[in-house]
Amino acid sequence: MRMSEGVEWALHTCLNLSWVESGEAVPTARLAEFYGLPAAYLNKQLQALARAGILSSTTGPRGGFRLARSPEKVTLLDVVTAIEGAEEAFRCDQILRHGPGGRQDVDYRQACVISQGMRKAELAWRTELAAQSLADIRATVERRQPSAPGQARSRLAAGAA
Amino acid sequence: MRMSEGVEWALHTCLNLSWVESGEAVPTARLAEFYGLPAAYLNKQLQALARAGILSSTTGPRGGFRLARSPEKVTLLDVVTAIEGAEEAFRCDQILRHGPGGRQDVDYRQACVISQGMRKAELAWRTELAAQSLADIRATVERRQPSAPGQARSRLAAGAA
DNA sequence: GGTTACCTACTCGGATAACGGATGTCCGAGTTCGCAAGG
DNA sequence: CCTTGCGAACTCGGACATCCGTTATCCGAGTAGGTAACC
Repeated sequence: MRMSEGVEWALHTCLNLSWVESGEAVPTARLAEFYGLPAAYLNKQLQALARAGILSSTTGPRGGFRLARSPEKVTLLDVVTAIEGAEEAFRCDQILRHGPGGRQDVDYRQACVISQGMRKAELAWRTELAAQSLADIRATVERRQPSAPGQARSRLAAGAA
Repeated sequence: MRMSEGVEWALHTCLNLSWVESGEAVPTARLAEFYGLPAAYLNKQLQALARAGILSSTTGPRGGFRLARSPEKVTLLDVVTAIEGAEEAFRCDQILRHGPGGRQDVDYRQACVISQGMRKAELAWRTELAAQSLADIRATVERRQPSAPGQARSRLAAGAA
């Protein structure tokens, strides 16, 4: 039950993009260089974020990625779901159907007590993720590390080294 | 972030074992037949449960697996951890170390705000899993499906078909 | 009849393949901007 | 000087390899119990 490393990349990249002047797009290459990440693979992750409506992309010169909506409207759950997919971590294959007294017309994902317990825990996880927005994260970082926004802007700006 | 299917098998198997006369061991083959699972692979999962101290195993004739402790003392988290491992789902590779101002002597798994947020959600998940014991599950099942214990006993008993 | 030694069948345990998804890389389609030529 | 057409460079997007972990399988080590021989 290991999460893709792309989740970490995506979260940090979204945070950095939230510090860039709105309306300015940042190409993958510059976002990747920020943390020394492989650009081509990061691009793949950002595509997923774009498909999910979290980022918007522009091709051609002066193109790249930017936040598609305000940081208040982007939660940790949104990003995790965009990268990892929407399906649940616990897979209920409904093995009860193959046990004694198992019925084909019952949805054991709903009826099975074990499945219910696992879903309950997973719901708690999702709820906690949905409660934290990118704006919340950004505010906390700015309080602890006031230099972060400036560093991000200067390193991601159009003319950066 | 997909969980191994072995978790479902392990949970249902532990539940079934909780219905067997204590002191009686059930071999993998009979446990597997209960749901039509591949015996050899189920055996692998049960080995993990035995290593975790949830089950105890006995070799030789009349051998097999049994619960190593009372169902009240076995939580969903115990089983999940035994199968999936103890490491967290969100991998913080500390990419901040490679960013501007990144320091090698800082543990960003603790310091990074994003990592904190993800850990907080994961803690909620673990807390919810730890709150549910095998005894809780069993009690709910027995209330909804009074025939379940008897079915399990008769199908797992030593002389079962 | 009781005891003891052996032998057989049974079970777990770990070592060993096969498959699928995550990881990593590459090139093509489309667009924007700059430039140069013409009016 | 202004307009307009062209070209070149840049960027995303998806198609194509590679690697690692899950899935699946098998055979060997060890044990308990039954059996038969012996006392």
